[in-house]
Amino acid sequence: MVAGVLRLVVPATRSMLDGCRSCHARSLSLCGSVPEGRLGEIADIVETMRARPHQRIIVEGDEARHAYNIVSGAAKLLKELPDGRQQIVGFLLTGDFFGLPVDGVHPCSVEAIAETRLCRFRLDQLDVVLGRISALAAALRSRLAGDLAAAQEQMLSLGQKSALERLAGFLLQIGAQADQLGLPTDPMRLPMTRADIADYLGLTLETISRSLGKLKERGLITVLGRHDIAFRSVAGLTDLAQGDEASPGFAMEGDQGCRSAGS
Amino acid sequence: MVAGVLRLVVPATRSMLDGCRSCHARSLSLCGSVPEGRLGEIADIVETMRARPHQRIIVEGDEARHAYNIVSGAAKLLKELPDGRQQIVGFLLTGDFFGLPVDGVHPCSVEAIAETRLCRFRLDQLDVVLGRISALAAALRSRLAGDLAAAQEQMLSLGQKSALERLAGFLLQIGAQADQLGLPTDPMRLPMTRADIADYLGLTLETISRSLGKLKERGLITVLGRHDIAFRSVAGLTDLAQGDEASPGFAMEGDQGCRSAGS
DNA sequence: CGGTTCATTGAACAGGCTCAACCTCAGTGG
DNA sequence: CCACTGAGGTTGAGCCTGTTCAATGAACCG
Repeated sequence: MVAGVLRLVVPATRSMLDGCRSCHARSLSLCGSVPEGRLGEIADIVETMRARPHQRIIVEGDEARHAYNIVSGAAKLLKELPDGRQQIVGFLLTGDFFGLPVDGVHPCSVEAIAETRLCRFRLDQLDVVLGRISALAAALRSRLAGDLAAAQEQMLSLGQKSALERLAGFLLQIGAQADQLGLPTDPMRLPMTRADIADYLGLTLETISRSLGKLKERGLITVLGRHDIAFRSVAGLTDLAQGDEASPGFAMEGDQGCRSAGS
Repeated sequence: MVAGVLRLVVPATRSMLDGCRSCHARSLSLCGSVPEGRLGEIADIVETMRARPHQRIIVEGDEARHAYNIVSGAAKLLKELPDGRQQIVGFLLTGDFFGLPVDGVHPCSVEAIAETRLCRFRLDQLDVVLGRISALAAALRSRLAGDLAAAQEQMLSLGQKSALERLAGFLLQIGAQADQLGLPTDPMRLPMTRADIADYLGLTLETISRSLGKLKERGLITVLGRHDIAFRSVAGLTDLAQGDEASPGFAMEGDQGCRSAGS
């Protein structure tokens, strides 16, 4: 389980930066916000690397030397308790940025859940670069604000919602991400296991399994395979996720349940 | 319950900026990180104002025009569900900054819980100022990273910890804040109600009350009054908060709670 | 004081957890 | 081609933590 040393591929090259620039995915990649003529200024603080599934890219509490941007693949952000309980605080996909330190230390661990390519930035010079390229600083700032808002949304789920509500919200969230990344959404793919979903939603994997069954019964989704799910009623899921349980009754025929479009 | 219009006091003045600078409290106030000679550059985007208890300073979903810094008082950050459930995602004290928009909109509401003085920044010019004063941008960045880490820590609590563990962690957190602000910590003051604590920890107020009783029984704290609590064993609380139930002192009794950890 | 808000305590209920058995499927090798 | 294997997933029964509902008590403010 302890991750080995990360496999470093190459120091910064022009093609690598291009690779980094190309991940415009969710909002925009950080490198993507650097003005054309100034890519040179960040070249010397960037490198690319790879991580295999289950490999730890960051260990909570370690002194922070790099921040990262995911070029392709997927990873999970997590925090652990000494007795083994763990909370996944976020899933990271193509284009996502992570690794900013707090008091010089990484506040949570990051573990790859698939073969992953990354772009990493030396932190000792990041502030200098950000001071020079204010567009990059602004992009990073708006990402941090977005991540914070996502974390707050997740707190609402964890603190107030039922298992079914949390799962419905989670599926919609994954669907929206897939959409933004241009991945298939008709049958969409969940790259993580039931246990990962459970650790993200603060539930057990048994509850995830049972809840997926309930969503299926209600006609809101179709479970195609372990990692493939299709939406049957996005409106129904949305209502459920927001607690508008109103009249979800397993949709008696005429009843469409989801009248109120919500807040 | 619906908040009235906020009472605006004065446009930016030199003394007000000084007031703002003086809140070095938690880490440092944002204005405090502006170099001496450049305060003038931010004067025209700053104003001070006040809010009364229960007054909404920000309503979730509203178009964002200002960000804020608390000069004195206290407020809560919260998110609501259409059926009335609410999650408090943070408490804001002297020196805290909030109100950065996500997609031009405020991602959560903010409500004063005491008489509060604020310093507010016009967002339409904030990016420009931040681009010019990189020290200010860096200070803001490190705050956002800190807030994000705090949110992740809270997710760990909400998703994995028991009521007692959450409450122990909460009390330590409040104690640490009081310490940083130079407020009394021997008997420390909780500015919020039981219901607020409950909404923050994802529990009910009855559970808070019962759990405080249990902490008292275990000899970890003393409850002096509604809003005043004294620590009797910080180490014991820390262990409890981290799930190191190990040697909680006497414990034995009927308490075996949840030994088995592993998922 | 009396009224209102906040807090404590009790009893019954329930959602999700625990423990355990069983199923499914992909990969492997005979 | 099929049996074996092991990780991941589903299903069931009983239990426990925290909720709900309700009554009582304590504090604050006119």
